[in-house]
Amino acid sequence: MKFSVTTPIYYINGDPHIGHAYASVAADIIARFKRLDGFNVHFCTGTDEHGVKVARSAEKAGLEPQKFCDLMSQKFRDMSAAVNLSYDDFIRTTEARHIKSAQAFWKLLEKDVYKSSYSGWYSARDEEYIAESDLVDGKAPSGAPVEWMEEESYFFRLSAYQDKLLEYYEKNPDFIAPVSRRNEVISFVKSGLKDLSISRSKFSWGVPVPNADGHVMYVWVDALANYLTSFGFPEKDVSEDMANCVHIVGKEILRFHAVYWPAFLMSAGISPPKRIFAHGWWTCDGQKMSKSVGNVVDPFEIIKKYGLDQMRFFLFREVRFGEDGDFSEESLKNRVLYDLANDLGNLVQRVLAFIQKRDGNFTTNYDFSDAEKALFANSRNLLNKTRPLIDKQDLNGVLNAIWELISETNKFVNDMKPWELAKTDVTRLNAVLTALCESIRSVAFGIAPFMPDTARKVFDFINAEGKSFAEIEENFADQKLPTPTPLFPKEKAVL
RNA sequence: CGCGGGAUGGAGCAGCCCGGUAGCUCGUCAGGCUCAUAACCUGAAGGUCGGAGGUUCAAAUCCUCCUCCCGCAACCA
Repeated sequence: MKFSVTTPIYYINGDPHIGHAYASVAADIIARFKRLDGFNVHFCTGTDEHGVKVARSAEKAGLEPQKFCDLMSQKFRDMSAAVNLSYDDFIRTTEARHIKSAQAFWKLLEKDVYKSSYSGWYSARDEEYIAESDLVDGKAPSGAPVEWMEEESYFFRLSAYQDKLLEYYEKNPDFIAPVSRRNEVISFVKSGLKDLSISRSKFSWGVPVPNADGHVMYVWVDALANYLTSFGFPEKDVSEDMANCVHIVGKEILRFHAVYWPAFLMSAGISPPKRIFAHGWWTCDGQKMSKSVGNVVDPFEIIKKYGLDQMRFFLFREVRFGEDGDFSEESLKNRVLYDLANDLGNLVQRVLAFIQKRDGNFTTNYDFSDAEKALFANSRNLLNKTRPLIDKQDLNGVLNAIWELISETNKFVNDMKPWELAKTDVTRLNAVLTALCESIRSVAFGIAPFMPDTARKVFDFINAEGKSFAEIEENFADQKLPTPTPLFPKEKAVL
């Protein structure tokens, strides 16, 4: 079964921050889960490199645009590596394969494209049009003067897709998530769609419009087409890939993905994506992240200070995916200390160190009493609970389900008192330890998409492959287990 | 009258659609256990569910009005 997931392609106007890492890790978690679940996964990410803002930034930096892009794109590639993304493709919109793809895509839209002129209030200093509603005392928000300008432009007949889009949303209630965002989009489309200007002639840093000298594509036509490029368009028929594709996007770019994109695709005769999920934003210590305030969270620093898996975990444990959240080192520390070190780390340690202390030989006994049966059933059932949650992108819900099992397992240890059974009833003890290892294995598979490195350690502790969810159905064999070491040593966690 | 979401113990949230002992995580306090990373388990304190009115035997939950907060309101990559 095919499945694909995408991050947005990041606009390289600034350095990567925690918001980029967030979207990337979300997509990575979903990709890893699906791979473990036996799907043939395509996971792509990349950078968006055209547009006047990039051209201007390059100029400011005193670099040729392409040189500037190479430099900035590399930073995002570095971030992808730093957060351990298992991407299959990293796409840059300045690559030849993409320019070819974007131009081929443009040609498929041509029946809905016409030439006209675009007019509006233009701020020469900002080099951009300012919407009437954004004018402040007749000036741009930056304070720059504006003048009424008119330029020749190609338009996409978006207005013709209003009803088709509404009908599509209606027939595919899961197309846009979360529901509150879906309602916003529907409300927006219902308010009426105007045709969209999709070419620019005031600057040249973009994909040239085929057969139209002096015009480059509006960056969103160019940027959205990246998904097609990654699937091998135009050489390959990409409809099946698109139909099984989930786009993870930030709420600020939802409209482009939920309105323009499906309209373009309908026009081009390509299937719209399976789903578009809009994630929320992080504030920092209750404040909006901004360069001027100086509270932009740098993922590289967080990883260095607290660890990669710790950060990946925190982002999805702390807040329900889709809502806004607040990032603070305080809450990160608490999550690492309580959820990871105390609950998860200590559980693994107390069970496996116990086995180790008794010579390390793990003798299974699947002849369970009711207590072990209950834990065993819940362990093997974890995947059945998390699978539908992943398909809803409820990553926080997945972690909640895993931590319910961890909590139940810790309680089970307290109740069964294996240290007493060791003296009184070794047969029973083996059944208890077998149930415990079953639970630990399920937990390891549960956290694997979120914390791949940590999961690997746990798999090694219990001699598990950890390659496929199918392994969960196999009974353990009697074996010698290696010596475990604490997963999240406290000295590190507390700092 | 532009559309929509929210206001629940110290903090962050669930419950509201389909009215009937207000639940979860963290924090606080007390107890248990000793396998484990001073970890784990149990219990308690703490809320008249933004305000006012209404419907009802009964409202956090339904209706009306008010106050406050937050999204969206198109070319923003």
